[in-house]
Amino acid sequence: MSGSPTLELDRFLPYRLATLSNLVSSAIAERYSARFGISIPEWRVMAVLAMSPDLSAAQVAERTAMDKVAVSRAVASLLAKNRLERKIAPGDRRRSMLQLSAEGARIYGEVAPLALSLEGSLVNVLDERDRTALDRILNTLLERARALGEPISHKRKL
Amino acid sequence: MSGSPTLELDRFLPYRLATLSNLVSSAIAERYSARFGISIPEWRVMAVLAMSPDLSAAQVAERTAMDKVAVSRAVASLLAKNRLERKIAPGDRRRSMLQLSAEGARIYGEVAPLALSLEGSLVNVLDERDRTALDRILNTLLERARALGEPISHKRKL
DNA sequence: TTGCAAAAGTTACATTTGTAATTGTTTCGG
DNA sequence: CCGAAACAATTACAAATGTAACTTTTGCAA
Repeated sequence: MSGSPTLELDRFLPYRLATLSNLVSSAIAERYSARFGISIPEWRVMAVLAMSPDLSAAQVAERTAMDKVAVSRAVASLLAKNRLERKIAPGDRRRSMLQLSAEGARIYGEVAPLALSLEGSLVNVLDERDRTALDRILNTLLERARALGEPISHKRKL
Repeated sequence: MSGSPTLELDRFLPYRLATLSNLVSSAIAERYSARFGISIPEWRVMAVLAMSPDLSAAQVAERTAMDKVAVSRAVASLLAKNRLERKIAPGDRRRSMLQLSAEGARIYGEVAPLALSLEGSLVNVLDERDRTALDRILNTLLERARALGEPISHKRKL
């Protein structure tokens, strides 16, 4: 015993998080991406616009934690499929105002319950106490992780 | 109220997992990747070989949950940097036997504590009860997520 | 006013990553 | 034995992602 504490990949949090995240995202993607031709970035954009219409691309980026290029690409793709509508913001011709088109809203209405249901079938294996614990722990870790990312301050986001 | 339960991205588990995982991986990568020129796949390969020398590439893939191509690339890169040694397996000239070189072991010895320390500074914001809860919850979710990925059975891994 | 820096978005390029086809080797039924 | 099927690993190609440079528009100081 002793020496440097062994680094077993199976017990290494970053690795376990990455694995879990990949599995979950893949499981979802298999269901809605394949069926509706929606990528994850596209899905995120649709989700925020469903809740808050008339955001600009930059605002979407903020709320989805995506970077502006990813948003731009997702928006372009969604526009091409007529799932989004874009107006120029009154008073500022650089800024756009995005909202789901009728078709986009329809698809969102179909996919959202699916996504939520799959999430449900995941967390339902946890009892109530674990669910609330997980919720709290994730928030704590997210906050902490953001703090750890900053100190080097080499790539500021806002 | 009611209708379809709203899908707020901030409360959507897959999204939160992806965000957390990205933040954590980036924070680590900033430290060891930049400093030692190690990518995440390379790091995973080194980690398993440090614990279990003389694995084949396929075995490494199994234990890291990476696919064989990613392993192949990581191995090639590590070989080029003289951080790995490869022999052909006795009795089967297809299979390789991989182990860290002296240099590879040295680097691993330097990076592993760093990685563990950063992991520590993450989970240390949790109290003991939350830490054990998280551990248990992650195992449960990982198991469940694997089960959810399978049923469609379109891409078997073993 | 003009003229320069910052902001919103897009485009272009480089890297990474995933999927499919390929090469070499082994196994095994006939 | 010998050829088909299975396997380990790599190579080749395509799709996704990240970083940097660029365009247009705006705000504002001199």
